[in-house]
Amino acid sequence: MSTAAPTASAMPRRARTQAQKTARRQAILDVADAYFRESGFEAFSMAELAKRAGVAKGTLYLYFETREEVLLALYVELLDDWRQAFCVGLAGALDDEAFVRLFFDTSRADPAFLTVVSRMDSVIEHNVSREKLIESKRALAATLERIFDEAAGSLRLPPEKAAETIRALAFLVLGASQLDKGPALEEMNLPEDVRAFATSFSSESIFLPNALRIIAGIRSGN
Amino acid sequence: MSTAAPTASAMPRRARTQAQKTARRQAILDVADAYFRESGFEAFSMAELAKRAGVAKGTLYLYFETREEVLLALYVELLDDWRQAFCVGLAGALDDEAFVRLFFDTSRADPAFLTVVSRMDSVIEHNVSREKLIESKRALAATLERIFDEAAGSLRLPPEKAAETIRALAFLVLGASQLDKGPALEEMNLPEDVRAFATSFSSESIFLPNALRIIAGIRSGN
DNA sequence: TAATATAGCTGACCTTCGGTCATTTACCAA
DNA sequence: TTGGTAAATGACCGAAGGTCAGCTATATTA
Repeated sequence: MSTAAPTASAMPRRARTQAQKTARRQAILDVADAYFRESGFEAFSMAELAKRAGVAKGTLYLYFETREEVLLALYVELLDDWRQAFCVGLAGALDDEAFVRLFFDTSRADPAFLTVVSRMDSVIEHNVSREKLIESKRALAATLERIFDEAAGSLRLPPEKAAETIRALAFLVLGASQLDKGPALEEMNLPEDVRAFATSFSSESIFLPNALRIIAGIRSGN
Repeated sequence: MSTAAPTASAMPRRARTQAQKTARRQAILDVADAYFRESGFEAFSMAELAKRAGVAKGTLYLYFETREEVLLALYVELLDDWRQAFCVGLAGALDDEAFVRLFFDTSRADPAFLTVVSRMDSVIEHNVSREKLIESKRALAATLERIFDEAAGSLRLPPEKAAETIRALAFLVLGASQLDKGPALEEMNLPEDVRAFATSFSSESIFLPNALRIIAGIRSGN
């Protein structure tokens, strides 16, 4: 549908300066973001992305070495979006329960987020160059650092304890994204016993209490 | 290499009885297991599996509807292997720390285990029939039930508390399998800051203390 | 303004993948 | 010995990620 033309009419057909190249890469990434939300991970195809971005497939490969690199770049953006949403929610003092709830809800709010995060493993291990991997790791580390800071303030914990808390909650929420197939299985009309089994792994019923136990443990100095 | 012939010379070229079909399916699955450990998830190809199993590709599809179904079947087997190893380790009374350590070590002992589990999401959501999904879910539920029982005995917790504990540890260990890219990144010779970032998510340093915090919380009645 | 050089862009093409199905043939029963 | 049945086969298909020789938009120069 929308044939590019994001910012202004200032985009020439060929990106010759570094700034233009950066802008074009970002434009592709914006299209990729929207397309990903529609297609999901497995169905995300480079040919279709090219079509939607209004460029030839080969052009994509001038801006991204592989499909995985596109998804990795998407991941970096999504984590920063997560951070922003989380920090907004942190405004005002929260008790531990509200904190945990916010962490959970923020992760769930953007369906694309957990979809990408839960597949990082397959993405980064294969088919991303060392350089791009390092670059994205640094970006992720920086974003996390900001999250740690905000969390420390809200939780009134020393920085290292706050970082430990966030890392633990990240483990939990990722496990949740793997095992909790609730939403995806809803529509399959499963037998009662199978449904009960799936429900016993609903992330809400596991993430929240255990996240609280972890914070309690950290507060009490293990 | 080894061209089938698992049990005896009793395998005819065509599997006509139900027992023979089951045996052939299992033989393929055994080859798949070995091949998977060599190839990893992404590189696991049906054509290569057929070659190694000594059958035509079409034959695979008489025994498995899709590639994903093969991997799902593999998962069911791997979880039961995990259970066995875990239960062996549970012999004798363990304190909470040893229990957590055993859970962790057992998960790490078989590299194929976390590789498969951490991708179940992508596997089951797409491309497995409702029937096969139900079948495997039931098998997984049964295996987990046995794990719960054993854990309840070792932890001296009521069954429901033990189940809650295992589910929480499962979340943690899965999160770990996602975020802890330590081993995979070892060989990339990363810069120090990136390496430090990766190390901060090493599953050992996060899984163990937080698993203990969770158990402590459960013991104290939340 | 016209000619030239540079490099961004293109899409036909390659390989490989998961999956299908008309055909072949191993096996058993009559 | 001789069908009849169905397990096994592998050529084939569409779609995927990725490549690259050639095309052309643009900046530079005269």
